[in-house]
Amino acid sequence: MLHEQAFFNVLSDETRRRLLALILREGELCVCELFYALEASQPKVSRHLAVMREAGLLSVRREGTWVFYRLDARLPQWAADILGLMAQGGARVPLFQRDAQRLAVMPERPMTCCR
Amino acid sequence: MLHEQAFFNVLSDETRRRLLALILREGELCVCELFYALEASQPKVSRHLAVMREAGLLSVRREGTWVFYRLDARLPQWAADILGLMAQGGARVPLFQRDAQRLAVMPERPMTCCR
DNA sequence: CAACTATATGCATATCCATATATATACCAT
DNA sequence: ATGGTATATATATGGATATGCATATAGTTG
Repeated sequence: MLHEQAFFNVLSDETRRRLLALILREGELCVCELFYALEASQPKVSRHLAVMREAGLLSVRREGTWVFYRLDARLPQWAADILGLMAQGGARVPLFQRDAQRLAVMPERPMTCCR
Repeated sequence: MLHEQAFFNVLSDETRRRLLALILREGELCVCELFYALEASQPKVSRHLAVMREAGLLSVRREGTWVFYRLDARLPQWAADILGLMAQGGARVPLFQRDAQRLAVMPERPMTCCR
């Protein structure tokens, strides 16, 4: 379940906003794709994902050694709407696009054949 | 002008969300009304208002000794939309209503005659 | 000028939080 | 079992920030 204080805490960090924007755009991504796209360290990304999972924003699916994150389907409408506005509005869109572009050129992405 | 990092920083604090919800509801409020409604100290509220003013969310109008705060008219649409969703969605609405109720019973509010 | 009110700010402190590094866990293959 | 890959976590640390208390500023009135 979503905790409102935790929800807005999540949005206050730029790394988490970048991760959310990517996941929103792609639907589902694994940790390796996320920290590759952001050019960040694996522990850093993993920790931020844990924060968002515990806050109720993300849900997890394990497939072999890979762990895939997506938006939690139980997210209230108002929260999902805020995430959409966050990802599409304002001056930070270029940064998000840069992340998406880097993800697009990532070699050996998992599951790319089946999606 | 609005700084995006500062914008989401603003939303991560519950006191600031309460202040924003009240201002959104009433249009314009002075500092004394705000810290009365929230039952918070005057320096605390003044500090938070300064943060929001410097972030580009609020604009200020002075009238005698009173200082009135309102939403900055230059706020981008996506930011205003997020504020609206924040103020109306979810489990924190009762808290906001409590603040509004307390404001409604405040004695000797400034300018109540002309609004 | 002085006194009063409303608001802002300086300072000290405590707490939270993001990050780096290192290490642990989980899963798969051989 | 061993080795390899993907992910999570433990610990330490520096930095940001919310808050209380005291004080300063700005405006009004006498």
